[in-house]
Amino acid sequence: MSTIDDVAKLAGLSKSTVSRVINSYPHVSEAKRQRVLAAMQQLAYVPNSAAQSLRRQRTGLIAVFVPRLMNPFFSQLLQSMELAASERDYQLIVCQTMYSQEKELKYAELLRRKQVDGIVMTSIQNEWQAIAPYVRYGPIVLCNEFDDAAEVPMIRLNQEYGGYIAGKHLLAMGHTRIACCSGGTRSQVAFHREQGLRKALQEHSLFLPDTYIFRDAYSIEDGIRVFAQIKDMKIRPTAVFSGGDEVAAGIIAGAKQHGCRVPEDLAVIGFDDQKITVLMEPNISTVRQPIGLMAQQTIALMAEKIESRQYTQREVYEYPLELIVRESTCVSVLPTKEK
Amino acid sequence: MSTIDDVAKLAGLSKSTVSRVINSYPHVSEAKRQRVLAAMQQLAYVPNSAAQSLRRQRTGLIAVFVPRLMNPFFSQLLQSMELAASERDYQLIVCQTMYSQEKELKYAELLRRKQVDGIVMTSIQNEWQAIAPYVRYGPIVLCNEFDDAAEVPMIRLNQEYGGYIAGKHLLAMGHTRIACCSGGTRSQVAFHREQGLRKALQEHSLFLPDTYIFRDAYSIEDGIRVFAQIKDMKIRPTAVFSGGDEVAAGIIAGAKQHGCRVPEDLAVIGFDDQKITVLMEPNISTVRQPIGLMAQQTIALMAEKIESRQYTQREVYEYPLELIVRESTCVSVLPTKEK
DNA sequence: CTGTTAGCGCCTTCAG
DNA sequence: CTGAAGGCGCTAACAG
Repeated sequence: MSTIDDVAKLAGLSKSTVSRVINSYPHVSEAKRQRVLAAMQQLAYVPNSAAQSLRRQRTGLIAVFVPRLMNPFFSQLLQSMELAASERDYQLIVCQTMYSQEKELKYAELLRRKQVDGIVMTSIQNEWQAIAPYVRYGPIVLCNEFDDAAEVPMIRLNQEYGGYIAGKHLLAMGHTRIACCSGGTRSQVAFHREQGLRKALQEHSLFLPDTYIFRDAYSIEDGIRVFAQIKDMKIRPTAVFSGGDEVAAGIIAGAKQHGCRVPEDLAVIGFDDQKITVLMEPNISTVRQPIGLMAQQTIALMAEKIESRQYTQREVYEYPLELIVRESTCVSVLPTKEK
Repeated sequence: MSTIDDVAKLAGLSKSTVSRVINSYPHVSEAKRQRVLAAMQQLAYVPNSAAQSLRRQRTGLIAVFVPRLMNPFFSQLLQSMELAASERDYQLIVCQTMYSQEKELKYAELLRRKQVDGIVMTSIQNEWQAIAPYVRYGPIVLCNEFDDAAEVPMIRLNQEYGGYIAGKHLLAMGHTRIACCSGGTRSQVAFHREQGLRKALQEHSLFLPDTYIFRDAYSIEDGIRVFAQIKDMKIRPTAVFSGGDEVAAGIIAGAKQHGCRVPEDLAVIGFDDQKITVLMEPNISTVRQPIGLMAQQTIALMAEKIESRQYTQREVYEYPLELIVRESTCVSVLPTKEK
């Protein structure tokens, strides 16, 4: 492995000049620039990145926290972030918290050790109080998940509005017994969606009974489990709002297995507008999130924070949400409702 | 940010002793060890990782090349690798090649710059000849994709066998006109699967006509496109072997849109055993790959190669593949076949 | 425009 | 068992 010294020696110049060429500084005579370039070429030289990191006090790495990649929402988010990061010559380190507080804190150490220049959190497992101390070591940008106590920049969606339009849609379809099913209990995203749904219900003088609330639902399997619970209820809901298309798909799969028709016997609406929504029978109504846009903005914002070194201020950027109506909520004749 | 010097000063000891404590060397008296530990605690000291990397000549980072994350096969592979890496205190850098040769080569530079200790390639875009020069800079381990010219360790599956058992199954169901649909043309994985299918056909004195071969099929949309092409054929195949469940799902979705029944009019078999196989109607028959196992072994192998510094030898590890028969290929009565 | 010098923070011989 | 010293490879003042 050749070093900057080898290049300098071969070119008959000093390290500084070579360094200036590497970093394309202005004041280098064209002749010497060429000599350096030739030497670099000849030695197949590339700067050692650990040395650069140590010297510059920045690594060009960003850690991205996700709960787990198999959730398509997060893999899509990460895919888009990686694309945006790659354009700016940042590399992304994947950190799966697996919904664990310990793992999240362990990964947060990356920032303290200066292994990464910043952290993007797409989900939050700990109380903000536990995360807050890390902001002094570098920028933390929130994307998707958020926290009222967080004094950091965040990119988010109006989840309450999302829950609200989904709820209004179900109500417009004539439903009065609507269930709600969401991810983690600590998640503000889930909480706000639920609030939105409640608000919609309230406008119709309805409410969300505790028995109609299902938590910790993330996957297809969870959806199947949720349906099994619904099935056994004396008074079943006629519609379910689910905080994820996978869960919605699971509910539908469960329903079909038990001869329960969707949407006639049970309407289901998801969230995210994943591919699966149009493959299922019936197609799944959902709320579309601008994932690519959020991801791009997050990386742009992070790059700016890293470069400006100003990042301890709360800034909120919001993007629009869109209701997508498909078959899983649309039936002309609603099932008879016995009280 | 406190440094090792600050700790040494506060503890009234030398940097070397502190360093020995950090790296848990044996010969340090318990008393001094405690003093160092106390000082570290008090200063909330953590070693700077850039400095460690520069000194130790290793970063604890592994780059993982995938084509794109939205393909669930690769996000699942990455999820499992991240879990395995995290156990060993390695971090993973995501590198999406987006099927581009240029991006792949650009990411390969990470190894030359010593930004990562090794590279795991789950897909290969360039000729091996273009990748080979990089092995002198650090270990490259192949996982899933492979190349006959590659003198490196690799974890792979017997893709030919996979194509073979899928083909045999379709033949056993009475099909004689079988189409094949796969990803990239440079992919050995795709090539071997096709060979396996051809071998199965040959055993029945059948063959695979060029018109029944569809390349560059990766996604649901590609599957829909493939069906559109099949639909317009004078002599349609009665079965399709697809090198991915997403593509299979797309074919089925396309078929259903056009009133073509699966499996009666067209049998479809996928590959991977993704979640989607059991959500579709009909359920999709497929070939299951031991993704988690492959991922774990890959990281274990990579860690070993990094630590032993021996990695320029060809080693092949193979894992078993399993046929999963579901509804998309099973019908008692096959459609009448007109010649 | 170019070279000299001094570290970035850590690990690791080498003496003691 | 402990400390001193050198250097990993690079950048950034500071002179000239």
